[in-house]
Amino acid sequence: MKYSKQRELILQALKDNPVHPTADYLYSCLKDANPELSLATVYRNLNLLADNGIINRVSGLDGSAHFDHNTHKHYHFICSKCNKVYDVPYDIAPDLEARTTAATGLKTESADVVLHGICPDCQKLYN
Amino acid sequence: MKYSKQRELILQALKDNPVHPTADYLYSCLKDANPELSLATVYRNLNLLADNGIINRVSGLDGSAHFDHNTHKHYHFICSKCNKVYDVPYDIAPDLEARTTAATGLKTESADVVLHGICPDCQKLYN
DNA sequence: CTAAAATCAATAATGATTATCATTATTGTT
DNA sequence: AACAATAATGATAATCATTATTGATTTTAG
Repeated sequence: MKYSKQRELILQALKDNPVHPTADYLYSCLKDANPELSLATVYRNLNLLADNGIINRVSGLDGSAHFDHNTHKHYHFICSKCNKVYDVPYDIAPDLEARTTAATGLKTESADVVLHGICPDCQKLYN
Repeated sequence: MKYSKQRELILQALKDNPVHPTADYLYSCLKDANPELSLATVYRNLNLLADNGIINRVSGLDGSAHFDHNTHKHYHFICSKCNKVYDVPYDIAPDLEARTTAATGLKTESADVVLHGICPDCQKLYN
């Protein structure tokens, strides 16, 4: 993996961004200040970084893939109104892999948990 | 919701099918015996049945929506090799909604859990 | 039986993502 | 510093799952 300033830019933007952005959203944030950047490059680099374990790809939320610079084990909450993503600590449901294997015999390697609801910001708006 | 023989057919096929099929897979199973059936009809009816709570739409597995005639609370395991889906009992991680709210304050309405691994059939094949 | 409403099949359109391709940038080496 | 080898880029076309549209047909209420 060679250096590229685009990759540097994308990684930094992800680290500065707490909302678990999609490729498209990240592109829309960056393109004004970086008109030479292309959407394909954003997709390419997010996938490359995720494949190398430097960031986390979070699928199964809402049809689009989201990206997360937090590579520790944790779960996600997505707001059904605004689609913002929040982190949820691992210990609300620890050891799901082992528990699944114990209950079903299915050899389990990883577990994704997605909680759905309405975030505090949207609660206020829709009152 | 009026009666239609296509809907009857699709619902019955889903009940007979333990693998949590996608719309596309269900269509490929039915089209030979029912050449008049169209893929759009399968999509339309699966969504309609799911919206009315008669069946369950399972998203977040692998990019395609899967459908499940089991409407009880439970979780899913998907095989990373063959993409077959298995049911996992609810009690491996009960009360995730309440636990999330307790841990984070996020008002949570539903919880999806997806386990990943290799199913027994594929374990045999890849030994 | 007739008309309004729901349904249908076929196909065009959409949205997210990936592949292609000619060009450019990075790297380790003469 | 020039040199190939390779990886990365921008622009755009292609793909895949799904949804919308359209005009014809079927079902049910009156």
